[in-house]
Amino acid sequence: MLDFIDMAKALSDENRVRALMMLRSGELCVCQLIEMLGLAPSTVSKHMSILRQARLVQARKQGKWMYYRLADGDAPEYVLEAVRWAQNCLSNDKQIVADTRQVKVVCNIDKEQLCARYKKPKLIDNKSTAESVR
Amino acid sequence: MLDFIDMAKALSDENRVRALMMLRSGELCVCQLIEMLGLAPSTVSKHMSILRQARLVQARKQGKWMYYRLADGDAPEYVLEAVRWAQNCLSNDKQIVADTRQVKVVCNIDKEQLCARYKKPKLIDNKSTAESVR
DNA sequence: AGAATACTTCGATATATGGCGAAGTATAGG
DNA sequence: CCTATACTTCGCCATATATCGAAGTATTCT
Repeated sequence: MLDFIDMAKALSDENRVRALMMLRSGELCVCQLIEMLGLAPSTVSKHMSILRQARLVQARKQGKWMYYRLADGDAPEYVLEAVRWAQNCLSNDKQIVADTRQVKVVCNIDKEQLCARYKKPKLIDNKSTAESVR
Repeated sequence: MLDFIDMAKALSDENRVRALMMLRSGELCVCQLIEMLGLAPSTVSKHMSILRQARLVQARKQGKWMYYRLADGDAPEYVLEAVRWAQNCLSNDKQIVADTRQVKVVCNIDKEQLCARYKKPKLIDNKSTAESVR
């Protein structure tokens, strides 16, 4: 019962559902999800840990980067059924369709650059900002 | 998207899930759900309205009684898929199995008597109430 | 080793949700 | 009609959740 409730809770937040559906295109690292969702890193991290706890996604750490992907074959059947349900339900959703397009764009941006976006005020390069602070 | 979120939220509370699964046996009126869940009438009513809003259940009023039943054929496919997911996931759950047994007992109790249980302090020992039930 | 990077965890806060009892609504029966 | 009944809606409270920024952790780079 708790497993089921955890899955349902994980699926009852729009940002988590968006993240889950983005992973249909393949695995994404946190900085890419941050860019897509426009949320704080800590918030995205929390969302992903909730999806992971519910077993809807799996994670893999490679160097500095943490990659998340959809639950695959070795996940319990009811987990896969949940993912299919979400997918059937949402594949034509306006937001999800837009995200699916945008995620391709984001995947073509260098990850270092993506990460830089949320480190400094917003965009972009250069040292002068960092020095003027101190 | 909102439809999906509403369904997922509706499914993310244990008492609502129990109510939903109880309806597999057939339609139930609110007083029967109150008896089964052990919650206040207003709480049960709220839960059922949330399930109804999510289209997971349908309602029918007959005289004083309000009957709830599972969404059936004329419901959207994704609603039916949600119900099937819950069912597949939970049909062997301890609580759900126990509820399924108990709901048969409660269905054999006269509805007027059931309603009387939550009107008066708790139960006035009327002979045929449910000495065997609990 | 030390600094930078890419997250994650912690702490705080605002909003949402589940619960109850009281008051409101609709229907049946006298 | 008037009362009793079977809910439902409202108002309140306690807890849970989404969010952020700050602090912590693990890994790479110099």
